[in-house]
Amino acid sequence: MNSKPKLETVAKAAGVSTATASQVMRGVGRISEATRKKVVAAAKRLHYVRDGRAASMRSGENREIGFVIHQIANPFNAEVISGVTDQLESDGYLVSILDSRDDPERQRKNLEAFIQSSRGGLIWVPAQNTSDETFDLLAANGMPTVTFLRRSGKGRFDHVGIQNAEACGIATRYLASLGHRRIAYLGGEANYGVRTERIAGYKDALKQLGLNGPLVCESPDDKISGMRAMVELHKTSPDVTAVVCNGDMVAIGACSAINQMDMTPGCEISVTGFDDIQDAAIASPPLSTMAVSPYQLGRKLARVVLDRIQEPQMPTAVSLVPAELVVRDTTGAPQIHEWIGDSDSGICNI
Amino acid sequence: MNSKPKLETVAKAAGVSTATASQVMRGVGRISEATRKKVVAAAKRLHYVRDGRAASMRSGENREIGFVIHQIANPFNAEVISGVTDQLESDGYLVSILDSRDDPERQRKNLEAFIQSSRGGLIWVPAQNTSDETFDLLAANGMPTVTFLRRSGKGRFDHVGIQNAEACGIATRYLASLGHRRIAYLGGEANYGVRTERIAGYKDALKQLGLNGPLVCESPDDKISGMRAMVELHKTSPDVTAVVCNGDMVAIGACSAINQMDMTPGCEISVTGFDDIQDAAIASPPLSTMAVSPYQLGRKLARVVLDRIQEPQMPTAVSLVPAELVVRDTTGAPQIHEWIGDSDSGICNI
DNA sequence: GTACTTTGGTATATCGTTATACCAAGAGTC
DNA sequence: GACTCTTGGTATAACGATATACCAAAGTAC
Repeated sequence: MNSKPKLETVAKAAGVSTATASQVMRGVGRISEATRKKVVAAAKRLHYVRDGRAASMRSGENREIGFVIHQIANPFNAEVISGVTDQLESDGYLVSILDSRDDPERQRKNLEAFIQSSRGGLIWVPAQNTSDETFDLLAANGMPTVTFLRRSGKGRFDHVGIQNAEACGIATRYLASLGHRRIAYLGGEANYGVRTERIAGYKDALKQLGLNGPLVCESPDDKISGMRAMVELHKTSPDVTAVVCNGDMVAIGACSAINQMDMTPGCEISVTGFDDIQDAAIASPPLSTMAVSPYQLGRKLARVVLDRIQEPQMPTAVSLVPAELVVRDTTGAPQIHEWIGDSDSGICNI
Repeated sequence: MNSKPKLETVAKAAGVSTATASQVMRGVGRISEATRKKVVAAAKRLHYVRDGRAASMRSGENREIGFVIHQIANPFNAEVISGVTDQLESDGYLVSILDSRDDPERQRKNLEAFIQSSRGGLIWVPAQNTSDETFDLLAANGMPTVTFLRRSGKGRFDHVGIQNAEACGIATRYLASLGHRRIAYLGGEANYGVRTERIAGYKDALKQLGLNGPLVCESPDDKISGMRAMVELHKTSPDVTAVVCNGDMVAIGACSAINQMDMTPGCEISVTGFDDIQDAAIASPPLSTMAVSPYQLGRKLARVVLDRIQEPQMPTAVSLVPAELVVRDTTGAPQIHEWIGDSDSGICNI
């Protein structure tokens, strides 16, 4: 009653051989309608589910794809997961997720688990400070792998990512075009690959525009940290009128801080985010941000990993998708204090 | 170079039999230090990872636990996952997650996948409208299962949940004690088990208190829907001065709506949430809510599933953890319009 | 009637581990 | 010297499904 029924059980119940039962379950081979029905009925009655371990070991096929992500509790990532899942499900695959929490040690165990179970393929956001050895591990075990967001692994794997530098260049130039002259970069922690790329775009834009040297503040990518960092930034550099943020969460936090300091985002200080998570549009005020469609990104990821599974020998490819500026209410021309007279009035001049 | 090395490869490289290599890898049996080192070195050199499918098929052990959840992109659930993961990792297990998105069809595939791979155990938030047959499937395959949040399955499985009715009773009585006489329930969709329990607690409290009959509004459990629902509620029932919400997201949405209608949560209208997600404390104003510790809930879940794995024959158990009232700024005595004179002033009388 | 094809099905080796049983050689005991 | 014990290791049969090869019976061609 509570030990897994096996194919043999089903076959016996239906009065056929395991070979026949197997063929019926897989819908292959030449089987008469009569026996087919007998087997199907027996299987249903016994709640038979085939042992995928044995099946995949023998057939060499595994339709479960692994996704190792650095933070599952992140609306952007959640959307990506949705996209991946939808696309892969429509191709008959399944996506199981492990959360490395950006810890190389835990990540290592996660990846080993996927190798152990011989997952059909792997989508992976490498944790910060992932060792070369970890990449070697995947390569040596021939795992069809796509890295996501963070590029690494010496080109041995396919990669899907975002045009980070370009996007932050766009944001910076847009703020400058509104008249801002002192633009800071806020959020992210040192040595994070993605952030490094974004900051590079920001710096390049500043240089191109001939604006004052870069001003970069670190901060974990969450709301509370964003608030703290914004307060600190305003205290130490009150001349900053625009802030390019590393992510929407930080940006929303920064906006809260601006509100709490009795100013209005988009007036005294302009803020841009990155990602365009759902909360961005309904934040108060709604956040101007660099939008990437995480759902579409997810579908793209799925297609790349499927291609890799089907053609293991293809040369690896990198695709970087662009981000698009979405202007909402947190960006505007800088408020000229001298003209208004009362910088504490909270009145907006746009 | 890219086909998985197997135990045989390692054994040959080390000049021993597969049996010996296996014993070394598992750290069992009597092996001389010299051979042990040879084998370990060979394994490392070849990046050997054992095939868990074969191993678990033979040994009957699987240290990967499955978690089927109804919504992965939910801060509360994410915290639960953290708790589960931490606890299980410390016991040498791993948690892989599938997101059913509350779709019985997808859920069915998810569960079958876990049965197929013979996961060591299963934590499961049953989707709405899960068929009996799905429960039968798990039972028939002898999967060590713990249901979470939503109770079902005719007592065949262990269960961990929340004292929903009690919690909403507490919230309702608290609001009444502040002087509120017209208290509504907001959020959740019809036929959701959890919501039904919560509403029962709310209704019982109203009856006990002799207050006006229940007023219940449906709404999906997200911020935007919460905003809409609150606006609607205020339009149709302007006498409502307090709202017990089905979840924090809805509550935060409701507070936004109250703000937008030029009122202040905790003054004209009081609001309580449910869950105490991270955003609750930093919302503006900070949300009064019924707090459960999702992280602790996760650890509890993990312990229950471990116990079930170790003692498959134990009678099943149900544990319901209490929720605790956390008073922040969205609850207060009802504003008496007549006394203040100007109900549009936005001035709070507490 | 012989040769060939089609139909419907079965026997069995195999996937990569691990559990069990077994064994050879040296060490200790009396 | 005959005996047990210990040490360090190996051979081999499982685990449950599937791919391959094979086969008997019936049909079909000429």
